[in-house]
Amino acid sequence: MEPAERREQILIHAARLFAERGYHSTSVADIIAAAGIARGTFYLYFESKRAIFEELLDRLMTRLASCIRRVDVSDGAPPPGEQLLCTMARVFDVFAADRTMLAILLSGAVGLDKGFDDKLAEFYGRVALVVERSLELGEELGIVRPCNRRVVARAAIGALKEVLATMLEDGDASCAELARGILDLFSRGVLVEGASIA
Amino acid sequence: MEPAERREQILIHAARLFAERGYHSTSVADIIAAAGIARGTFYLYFESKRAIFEELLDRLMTRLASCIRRVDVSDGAPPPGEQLLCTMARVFDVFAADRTMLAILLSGAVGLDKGFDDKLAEFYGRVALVVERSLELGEELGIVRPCNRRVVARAAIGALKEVLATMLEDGDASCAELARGILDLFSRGVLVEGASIA
Amino acid sequence: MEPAERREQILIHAARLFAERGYHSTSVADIIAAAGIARGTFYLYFESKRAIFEELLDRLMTRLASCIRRVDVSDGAPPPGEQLLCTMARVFDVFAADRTMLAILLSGAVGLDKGFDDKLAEFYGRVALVVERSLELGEELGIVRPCNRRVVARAAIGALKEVLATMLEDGDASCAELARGILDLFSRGVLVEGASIA
Amino acid sequence: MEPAERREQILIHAARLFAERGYHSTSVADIIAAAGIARGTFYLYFESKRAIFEELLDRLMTRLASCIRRVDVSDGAPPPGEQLLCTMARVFDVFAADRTMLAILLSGAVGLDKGFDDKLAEFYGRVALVVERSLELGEELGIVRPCNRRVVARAAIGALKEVLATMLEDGDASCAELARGILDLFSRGVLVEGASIA
DNA sequence: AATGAATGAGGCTTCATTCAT
DNA sequence: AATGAATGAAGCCTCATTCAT
Repeated sequence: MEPAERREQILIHAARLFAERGYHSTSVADIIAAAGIARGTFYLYFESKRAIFEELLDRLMTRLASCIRRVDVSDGAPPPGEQLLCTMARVFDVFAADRTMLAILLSGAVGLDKGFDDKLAEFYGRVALVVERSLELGEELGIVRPCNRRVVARAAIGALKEVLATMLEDGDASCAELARGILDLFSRGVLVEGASIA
Repeated sequence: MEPAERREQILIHAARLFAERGYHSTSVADIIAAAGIARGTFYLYFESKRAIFEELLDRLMTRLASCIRRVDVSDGAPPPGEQLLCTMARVFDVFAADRTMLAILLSGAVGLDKGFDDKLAEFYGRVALVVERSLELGEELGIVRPCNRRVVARAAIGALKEVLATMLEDGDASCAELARGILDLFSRGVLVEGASIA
Repeated sequence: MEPAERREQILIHAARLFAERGYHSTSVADIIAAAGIARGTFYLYFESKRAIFEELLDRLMTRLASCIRRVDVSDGAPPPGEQLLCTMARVFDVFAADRTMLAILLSGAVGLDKGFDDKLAEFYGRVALVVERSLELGEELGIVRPCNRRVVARAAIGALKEVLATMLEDGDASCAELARGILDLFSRGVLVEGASIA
Repeated sequence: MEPAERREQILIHAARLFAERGYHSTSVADIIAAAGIARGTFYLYFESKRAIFEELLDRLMTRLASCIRRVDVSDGAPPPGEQLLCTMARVFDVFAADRTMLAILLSGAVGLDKGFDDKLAEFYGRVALVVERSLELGEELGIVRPCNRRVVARAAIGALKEVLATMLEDGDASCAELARGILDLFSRGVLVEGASIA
């Protein structure tokens, strides 16, 4: 088998196992058994168990990062809502295409190492900045009302993560539906216009 | 030292370590070193490393559960928004009082065991149901507009978790401020009245 | 409770536990739980777990030793067969009265320690000598035919031990019956008079 | 080193240690030190300390079982006494060839576990049945006189065990001599023909 | 490129014994 | 005479990693 191919094959099996059982409950023995290779072979392709996990995480973050773009408000661009829906759809698709990764990103990494957690934190931090910047833009354009942008950005990320983690499993809601629900929630809130709860 | 006192002392040190390093990276050796007790003493008070973690988790979930109440809409009750703010304040206080727990609940348990994950999932499921029921009530009262309540409930939980996890650390935002920001977001959304992003 | 009484109480419970589970599977915790005393109290009465076992073994060996007598062939003494039956009956009674001990003597001690095994070996060695001497006597009197007395003595002890260990449990054979069976076997063998198997 | 060879090497060292010190007093550390291997290597070949003991026991029982055959009384078969001597010689040889095993089978297993004791009890039970059946056959042929066959079978096993355990060590008696002594004892008993001890 | 036997640090847990009260 | 909390040595087992073939 070609080296690159073999490498990929190991990655795939490892990803599945990490997602199913978590990082700590997946042993190198499990991975090589699943991949059908010898113990030593694993170390020909990856420096360590940690390294393979790290690579999986990097790939995932890269793919996700490429989904997320600041809203384009130049003339001729699609309406912002549509852009946001598209971004969310892309994110959802990344996970839907490979549920395996979902569990990893949402949970698996934590507690591994300060290094891992920092990496993840930094990633989410960058995403949060993009969101904040978009909100700021919206505000400048008079579309978004003044708000605690940092809170809103984090809330949005958290909402997305939780909905993904808990609802993607159940087949009873389509990705589009979920995306629209979240966007609607963040746009208008849940209150009837004019109503007050205070 | 009194047994109950000693037990508590061990719990406190274990909680701190679990929170700092995660479950897997904390060894019983670490715990007993921190608590200043002998190896055997630990097992006098807890059946296993897993058992002490389980107890910490149980305690936390119990405390949190006691914070969360469905909105009371009977006559004379405080306005719903205020009630929600109070609930959120209580939740924030639980974590603020003991940051240690935060990390555990938000992340640490994952990947330990199917049992643990299920327990946590069930807890969040129960919280989600309370939120959904409150939304339903609001809808009946004409305050809340129709929406996908399951999505909104999960989004709310996710938003809270993420904000807690990332922003409680920074001293630059008070609990009240964060709670108000989230409530506002979920009430009215971020759009200027009348604006549209579609 | 009187010290002597308490000591006895601990011994009884320990004996039962050792017999039921063996030496290694019986912990000091088990003994004190059964005896209803505190940990420290145990060590007021016995130096160690090993010491209590040793005492039980000593008692048993003493009791057994008192059962076994060389055959008396002086005038007016009961016939030798009757004496042997009586000896066996006494031995059986010791065990029947306290099955608890049976398991200990037949098996439990082994593997504890070189010291224990030696003690047991020496005990059986003394019993063997008594038997050998009795056979020698019988030979001198023209009752017993020449034979390898050492082998016969050991065989007799082994036969008794095995029959005790395996058949005393089953209620379907009385002690008297077992004793008679063994004595008959060792007296006449199993062959029909005049038959040959060579 | 070849896996099968290494496995055997570990087994040999373990057998020696178990025989010398008993199961409980032999630690995995002892075994690996004796075998000159690393801790992990042991577990590459055996699931647990218990498992290696179990295998040793199984092997021994299998070898012994293959020694023991019911007496063949068809025409042309060797005389029964000769067959019995052969069986005993085979049994003695198994132990003589590997004294190590003797201690294990005669004693070591006891108190390990209910499972072990049961296994051993069942093995001896099967042997007893073979002996009983042979006695029955002898009776039908008019060679063996009526007797309590169950007692005789157990007595025979016990006699053999004890003689093996205590006399094989001393070099002063050959296997053949011991076997002949026991067979003679069980055939004719110890009494002079016509004598009575009642 | 691949293998798989070997390694050994490190983890969890048990339990006989001691000692302050 | 009694208690029971505390101790810590010792045991079993796992598993990521290495290396000779």
